Amino acid sequence: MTCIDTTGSTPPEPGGQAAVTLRPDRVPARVRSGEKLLPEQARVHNRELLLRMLYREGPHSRADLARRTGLTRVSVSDVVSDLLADNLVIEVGMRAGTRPGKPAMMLEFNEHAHQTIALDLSHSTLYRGAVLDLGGSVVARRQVAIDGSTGADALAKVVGLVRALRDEVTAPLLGIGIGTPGIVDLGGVVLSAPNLGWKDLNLQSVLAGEFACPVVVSNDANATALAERSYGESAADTLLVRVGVGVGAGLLLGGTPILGSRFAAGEIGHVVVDADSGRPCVCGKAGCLETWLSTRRIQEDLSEAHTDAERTRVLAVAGEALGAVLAPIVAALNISEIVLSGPHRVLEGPLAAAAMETIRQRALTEVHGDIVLRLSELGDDIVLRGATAMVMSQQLGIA
Amino acid sequence: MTCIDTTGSTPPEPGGQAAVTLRPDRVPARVRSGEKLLPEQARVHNRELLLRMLYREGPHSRADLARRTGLTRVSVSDVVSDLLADNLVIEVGMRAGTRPGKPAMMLEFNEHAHQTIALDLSHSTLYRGAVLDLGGSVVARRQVAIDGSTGADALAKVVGLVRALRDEVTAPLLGIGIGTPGIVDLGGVVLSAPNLGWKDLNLQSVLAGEFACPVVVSNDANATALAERSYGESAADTLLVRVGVGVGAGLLLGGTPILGSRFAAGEIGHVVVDADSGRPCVCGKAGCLETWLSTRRIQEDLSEAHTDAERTRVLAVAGEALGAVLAPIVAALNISEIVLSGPHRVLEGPLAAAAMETIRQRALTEVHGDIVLRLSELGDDIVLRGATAMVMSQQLGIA
DNA sequence: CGGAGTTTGTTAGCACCCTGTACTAACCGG
DNA sequence: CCGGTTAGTACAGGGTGCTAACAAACTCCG
Repeated sequence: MTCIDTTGSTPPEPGGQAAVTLRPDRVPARVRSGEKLLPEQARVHNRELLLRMLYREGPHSRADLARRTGLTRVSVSDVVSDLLADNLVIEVGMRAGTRPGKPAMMLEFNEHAHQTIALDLSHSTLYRGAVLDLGGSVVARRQVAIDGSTGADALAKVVGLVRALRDEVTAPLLGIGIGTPGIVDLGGVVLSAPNLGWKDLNLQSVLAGEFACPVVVSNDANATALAERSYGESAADTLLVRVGVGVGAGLLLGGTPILGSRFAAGEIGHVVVDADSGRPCVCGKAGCLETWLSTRRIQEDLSEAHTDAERTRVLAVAGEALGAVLAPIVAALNISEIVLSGPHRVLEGPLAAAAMETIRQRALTEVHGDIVLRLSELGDDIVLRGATAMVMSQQLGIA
Repeated sequence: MTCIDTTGSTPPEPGGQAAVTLRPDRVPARVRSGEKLLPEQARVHNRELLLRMLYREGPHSRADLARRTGLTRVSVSDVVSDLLADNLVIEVGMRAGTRPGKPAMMLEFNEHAHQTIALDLSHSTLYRGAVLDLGGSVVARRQVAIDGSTGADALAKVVGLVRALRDEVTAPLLGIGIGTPGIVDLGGVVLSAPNLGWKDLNLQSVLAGEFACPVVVSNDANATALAERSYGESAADTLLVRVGVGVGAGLLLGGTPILGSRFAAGEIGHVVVDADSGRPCVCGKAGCLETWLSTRRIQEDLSEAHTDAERTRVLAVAGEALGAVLAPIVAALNISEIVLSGPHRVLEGPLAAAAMETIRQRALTEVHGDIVLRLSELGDDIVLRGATAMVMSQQLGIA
């Protein structure tokens, strides 16, 4: 296996079954305010612009790309020749149909030429992992039972899972992406993940050292939001709410994940909905959102309900709690789309309806425009696909 | 008077008392995702980077700038010579103190060489305007009574106010900035401003046509947030709440204003705090935040209170309402700083304390870190200074 | 007092990137 | 077969920042 590093910092190791490497003189940085910008980075930007266009909008010819971007055909040809050399793009034959002029050679994003290793650490009983191609299709799966392990044991299982997946990789590896519960900073340090028993663990550094690959670590809700954006139908301004062991949100504004000043953005599980509700929370407060909306509490509440009407009421109350927390957020950010991710059987129907209705009653005015609240359609692999999108975003500037 | 346009689109008119113009071959665009990036724009980026450093952090030598930015001294010298030619930067003598080596020539952002015209349309009885230099100091003031005018009349008064201020300009004019209540899109179109009787009014275009100057229009709360960032002590992630006729918020994430999918971000005045409170709102709902927190309602409530304890209670209840709305927002965005802008006598003390305490109880967890809630110290000119900051941000890439 | 060391800022030459112009290639239609 | 059209490719040129080298001006120390 050969690790691909577009940053040029990690020389690829020889001996893999797929020895193609990206050109090593790649500049890593996205354009960041507060840093100098060299013409060199303009090249990277334009390269990513073309690649993104091909990835998002399907095949284009060089001339199409030139027209869409405003770059000249000369420049586009030059950049495309790089992309072809890196095998990120392939020529897929002449444009169909008949027109005057020389027929155009169509270019397509090459989903299959590179792969990622993706991990989902957000489940309560097992760590899931997979090898995916750049189209988000799963090539191979592995998983490992958690069995109550935490801290160093949990880390060892994660490393083992990656090691097992590495043997399944059949194309140049673009990188390793991990979606984990907890607070993760920009450098891939897990500042706090109680479930896993991690605190200030530099997961990025550990795995990058172990596997000599680009590694991207992010919160599972943020990964999920990115997956919805890349593989779902999400708008650029989207709030994704993930219901599982706890409740977390991933926020995309203008297509960019919002992390917050202490990387704790989206941690809405312990926002108090009703302090007088008499619903104690593990955090010590009472009436937190999670006391209505974690899957465990919902199951408990449902098991105590005996009629359909009671069960519907349980779900509606949970939806109202969610809506009460989301309403101010939706108004403040003028969000246009909310996506719920979690067990469909619980979320769909009364819960989603009550949440939407509560938001409508408490937040919406004509100036905010319409809002869509829907359930994610991406299924169980959503975090894995989000982790792939994270790697693609960092390494290729797309997704 | 000569209008300065760094975009090069508006040729400066001759005959003013200050004929200095910026070089006309300036490229306007900030680096935008989705658009091509030319080396030319890299130059603009680096130019803005240096200017921002001088503006924000005071005098530096060319060598200082080179060290801080990572650019070479050669490149810095080249860019600085442009800035000197544009009179945006001045040499202010050798560095004080004695060190080995050739003494450094210190460079300073030239606050006085350009001016802006700023308007504040957020008051209920008059439109305020001023000429400010780039340091945010007021050079001249004008104001005009609204006298119930709306729609075209209001627009005529605004135009007249700018015209009067134009005669007070004593340095090259960088642009016109306007902070207005209502919903304003990125192109300076006032989509909706009920107080002013405006709907889909392209204020930017009207004024740009009338005065042949760069014009920037924004919501008053956003302008206020930008003023706090530029002239106050705000962190990069700040939520500013403006209490006046209504309640609005301006949100800065990473120093960038957040506008929302329909440009209605920050419109939190009509978020329902308690639908069962029996406090009807002009919007038709009941229990909106504004029913506790607009200055008029607070004054009414205070006038009905007869003891100090009752008055304190009125303010505390208003603060609790604000805290209840802000808590989910603070948690979701992991905001580190909240600034209140409005009448100090009302906001300080019990109201601010109750708001902070409510946020603490309802939202804060250890992962969110500390939060600061404070009152703005910028006084009545805050919107005017924010409008100046808007112009500087658009024209010079700073603030 | 003078030379070594240090820091600043500039000049000269070079590599990179995009552009404009001009060219070839390949198709359509009459 | 020839004009018109579109796609893609050379080639020179201007803008940008870099490296290397240098001049200027200061401190320190023998």
